Amino acid sequence: MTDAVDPPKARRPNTRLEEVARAAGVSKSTVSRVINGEPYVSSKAREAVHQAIGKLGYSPNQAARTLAGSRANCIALVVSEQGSRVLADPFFAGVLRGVHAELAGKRVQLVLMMSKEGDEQDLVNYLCGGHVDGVLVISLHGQDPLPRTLADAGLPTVVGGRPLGAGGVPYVDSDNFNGAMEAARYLVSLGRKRIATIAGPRDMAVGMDRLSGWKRGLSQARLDTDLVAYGDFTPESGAVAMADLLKRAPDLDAVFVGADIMALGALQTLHAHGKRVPDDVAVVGFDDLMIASTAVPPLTTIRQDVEQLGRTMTWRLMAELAGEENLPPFLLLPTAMVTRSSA
Amino acid sequence: MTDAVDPPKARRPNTRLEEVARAAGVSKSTVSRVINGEPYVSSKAREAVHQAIGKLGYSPNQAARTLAGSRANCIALVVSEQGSRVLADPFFAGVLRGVHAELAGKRVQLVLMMSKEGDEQDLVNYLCGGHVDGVLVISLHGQDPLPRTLADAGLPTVVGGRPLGAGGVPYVDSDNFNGAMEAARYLVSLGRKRIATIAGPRDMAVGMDRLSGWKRGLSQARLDTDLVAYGDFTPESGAVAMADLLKRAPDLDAVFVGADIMALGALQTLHAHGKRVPDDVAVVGFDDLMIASTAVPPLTTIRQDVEQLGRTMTWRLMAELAGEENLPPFLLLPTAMVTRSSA
DNA sequence: GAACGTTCTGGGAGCGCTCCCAGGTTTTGC
DNA sequence: GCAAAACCTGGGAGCGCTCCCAGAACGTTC
Repeated sequence: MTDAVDPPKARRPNTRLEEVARAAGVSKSTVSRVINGEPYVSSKAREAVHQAIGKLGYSPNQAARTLAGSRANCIALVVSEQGSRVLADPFFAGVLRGVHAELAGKRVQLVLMMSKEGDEQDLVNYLCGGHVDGVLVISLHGQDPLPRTLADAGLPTVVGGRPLGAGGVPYVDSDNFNGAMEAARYLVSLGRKRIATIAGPRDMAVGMDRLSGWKRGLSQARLDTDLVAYGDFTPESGAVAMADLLKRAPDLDAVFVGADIMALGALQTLHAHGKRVPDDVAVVGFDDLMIASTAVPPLTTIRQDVEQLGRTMTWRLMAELAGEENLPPFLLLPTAMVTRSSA
Repeated sequence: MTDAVDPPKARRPNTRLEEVARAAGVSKSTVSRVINGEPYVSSKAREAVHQAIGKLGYSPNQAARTLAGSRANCIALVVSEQGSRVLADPFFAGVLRGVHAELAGKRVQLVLMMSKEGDEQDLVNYLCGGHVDGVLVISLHGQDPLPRTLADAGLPTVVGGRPLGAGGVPYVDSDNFNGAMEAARYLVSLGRKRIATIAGPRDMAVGMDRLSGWKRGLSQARLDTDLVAYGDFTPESGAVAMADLLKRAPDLDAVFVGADIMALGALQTLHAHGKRVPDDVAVVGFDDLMIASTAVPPLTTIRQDVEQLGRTMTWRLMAELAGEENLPPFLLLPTAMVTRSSA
């Protein structure tokens, strides 16, 4: 093998800031000021620089900016691997879209990282290594110490979804409690008397908050709150939980399912047991994923705006990076009831 | 407001390569060699450096590496905004998972970019600016010139899903044609005679390839291929298309829907028209999203492994970056039929 | 033992930017 | 009118690394 090819590299005839400066007839410093939108640049110089940039198709070298400056112009979105699987795709994709929407126009890149089993230390090293300015963390399970660790290391961090174990780290979440309470109240208002719930896993705040809301809604109406089953945000677990509830209380006439995905499974079980929805059993879900409207029957559910969640997390983080003070320690996003046919 | 707080910055007491060198009693060069796995380092020195790195919790500054070296250790995943909406979330999330899985262990970061209306030029500037070593592009509509532009600029690029307008740019795709043909043949084997299809948009290869496969499958059985309706990968469009087909051919006894998401809508329309599935009309989808198994009835469909798609794209790109030669210009991933209740 | 490899090592020039400093040119204040 | 402030500009050090170059230490060969 003669391997006579020379490596097809030949990158790098990239316009540099200096060339822009020359073309605009100003100094590097001035170009830098224009790029960074600093004051104290004459409009004439600014104009000349913009022209030169346009003509040369200049794009600043991020690596150099990061190295020289103090900012990386880059934030990380960290997803716990396990979580991304469990919380399922639509949630993640929605958040991502929101993050991106909020970042649009700002010259900030998004790097995606998934935390895996063994490499937490690597992850922390990397994140705290000045490669990113701030971190967005989603999909926390249990008492994940990651946000605390990052925050303690002085890295601005915002968590998506109330973290169970990271007191003090700012977070943004949907108002799961009130959303679930509204669902419960709605079922009560329909005249349902024997109302069950399928809750999410006990080690996730989202599951527990929705469970609490449901309980509050029922107890205010002086109804029993004993019909609780647990799932893990999969259709299968919803089906199993529903079967369990049906066995424990064949007379139940409504169920609030703490996630549309699980509601799908519950619907199948109800169907298999010959229960009509909503006539025999009313079903209310949570999330309002696309599948909610296409379920049979279309699912009445509590809508949470995951895209807004992503936006808000990003806004909160960027505000902190911009040095704003007295930012709220947490933010709760409103939910909305969407009435379809299942209840 | 006295604003007496001094900005809580105080980052940067980060271990630098030089400190590692001092701790290990070697030079910067040697440390660099160890980090980059170069030969010509005595095992003694290598050992000492590893120890020092471990003790100091050193993590190399990527910005500096990128600036000094020629590689950015970073690849971009570009999604056309529109596409991400249309092709819906599960596809994207699956690909992303695959990309990440393939990247695991390699010291390569993933940055995510969405191309928007006006900012294509910005995007191209940025990508060609040496900030990334290579690009993964997904969700192309029509004759998107982006891959061509990037490839012409000498940036290694791999497209996910056969691009319609970017001849010569390497791509990875599911074998949509054969998958669709298998679906058609299956319906034929069930004894169905009047088989329709709901295809994806005409400006996306994925839609056209599946349509072609369906046509081939039917014509081999000498059946008519006139019952074609088009949707846009939304449940609503599936519902509309199904209604249209039903009007044109009330006697149709099977339909191949070019995407599970549209199949959901088709199922609703069939139900509304009093058609039993699969007794009156057999339905086969494509994709095997989670919703396929939870549909009512559970959907028979052609499974494509989007995670594998992401992995393969990444593998192909990394291979190119590693200088491998004679890489295949495109790769087709097998699909698999999943038989459930709808056909 | 001189001449040549082969393996290992350190020094130091930049990569392209930001940001500090020093200095020049206006405007303002009294 | 003249000092002080406000505005604008350019020069240049240095961010933390890679990579080239020169050279040391060790063979191996004639």
